[in-house]
Amino acid sequence: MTLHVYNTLTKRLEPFKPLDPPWVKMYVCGPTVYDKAHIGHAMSAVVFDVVRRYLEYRGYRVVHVMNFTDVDDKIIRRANELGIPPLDLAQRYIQEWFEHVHALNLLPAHYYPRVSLVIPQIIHMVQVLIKKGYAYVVDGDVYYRVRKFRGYGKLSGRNVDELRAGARVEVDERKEDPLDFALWKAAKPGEPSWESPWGPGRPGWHIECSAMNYYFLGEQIDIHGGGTDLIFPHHENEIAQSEAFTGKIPFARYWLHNGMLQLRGEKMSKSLGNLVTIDEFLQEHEADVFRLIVLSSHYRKPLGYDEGVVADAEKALQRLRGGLRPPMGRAEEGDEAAALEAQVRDVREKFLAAMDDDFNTAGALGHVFTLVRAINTARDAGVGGRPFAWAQATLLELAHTLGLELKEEAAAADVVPFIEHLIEIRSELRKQKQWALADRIRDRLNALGVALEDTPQGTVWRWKV
RNA sequence: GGCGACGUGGCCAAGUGGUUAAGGCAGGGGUCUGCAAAACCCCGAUCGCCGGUUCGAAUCCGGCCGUCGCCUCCA
Repeated sequence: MTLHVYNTLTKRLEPFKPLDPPWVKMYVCGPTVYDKAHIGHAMSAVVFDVVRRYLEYRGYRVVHVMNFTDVDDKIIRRANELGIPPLDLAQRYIQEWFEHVHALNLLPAHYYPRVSLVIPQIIHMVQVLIKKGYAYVVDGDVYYRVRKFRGYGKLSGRNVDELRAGARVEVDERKEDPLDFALWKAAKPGEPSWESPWGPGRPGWHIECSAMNYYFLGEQIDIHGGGTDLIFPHHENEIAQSEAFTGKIPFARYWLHNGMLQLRGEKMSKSLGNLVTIDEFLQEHEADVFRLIVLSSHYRKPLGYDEGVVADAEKALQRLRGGLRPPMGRAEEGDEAAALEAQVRDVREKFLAAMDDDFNTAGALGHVFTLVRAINTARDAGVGGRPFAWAQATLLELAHTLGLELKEEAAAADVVPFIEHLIEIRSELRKQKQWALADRIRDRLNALGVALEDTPQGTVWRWKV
């Protein structure tokens, strides 16, 4: 079985063959850092984190680059409102992003380029594009000559004539063609700017990704990722720039796009004002809960978000963790142990098949739950020892491949002795069959968020979600 | 208006030509338990609608209805 991925460029499932195995060059579009990141950004980050984890699990060595757009209209506007330098504002949110990387258990990218730090490379790329006839200068602006690039529209499935007909953008008369887009914008008063051969100015939005790709990963890359909302025009323009610049086709072999996170049936976005920030989510829930939400549907489909899916994920997480509870017996042989081992093998095989099929995490997760049930059944049957440990190790291994930690929330250490003391007293009461009192302690603790369970091995407790 | 995606049990969600349509959540009934909890077992869908292709379709084709995305900054 080989890994197949859906390629937006060809609109089909293709066997995954990197240019230079085992290396995989992966570039993922990161956020424009002008405000707090929301869970839509987090979804994209988690999706490509899982892609990376699975590739690495399959033996590939991934070089992972994610950019920060720190020079942009919205950043400048926001910074002016706040009366601080634009790059300071950007830096604040970049810092927050790194905190999110940690909190969401994302594998850090190997490089985090930002526009403001690759200006010379961008200028060089624009110069080459001008020299090759793919760009032209107008009053200190530089535009990309879209019609010059054969194949424009191949990613988004549009053709230049349709685009022109549907163009609703205000036409800038200075451009040769309404479709042409800015590679370099002449400085306006009050804006950050850099010196260039065309006068002071700043880069257009699309050129940064082409430049970063080229300077950090080379002429061609294996995987380019981002949200579906970036397909047009951003990624289309990126292809035009990079392929015109290097002359190498294709710029990216596999284009992967994640669907949009939706709140109340609409895309979560700043402009619609229907967003939940990553901080807000993490204040209420664990990172695994969010990841479970993302994993539970296919990454290319829109992901509906509401209190219901969050509550489901909370419970589902508890179930997964339940599979990690210790064995009650120690039988290593017999039908039950053999059945468990067979299940482990079966689940692993199906898990891989699902993930190999364009990262079908929802299907893969279903198999993980099947493993959980197999483990629970075996535990009830008294299986322990090596077969049981192996099953649980497999459960953790597969969960970790998806980026799920499955760690129990650490209890505040200072309350533990009190809880354990109460449990001791209650156990004494139970021995004396003082049920009413014993139940009162249990109910009281339950109300405080501590769940008690009486097992043959004694009473165990855990925090309720 | 153009391009594209999706519509599976109460909710979420896999499955894209052929065994009994995964799995999670919720619900009902059991086992276990002093009672619970957890766990385990059992119960529930013919796959938006209509038509077509086929020995056979949720799965392919066409039409319709509905939802969403892109076409403008956006993960």
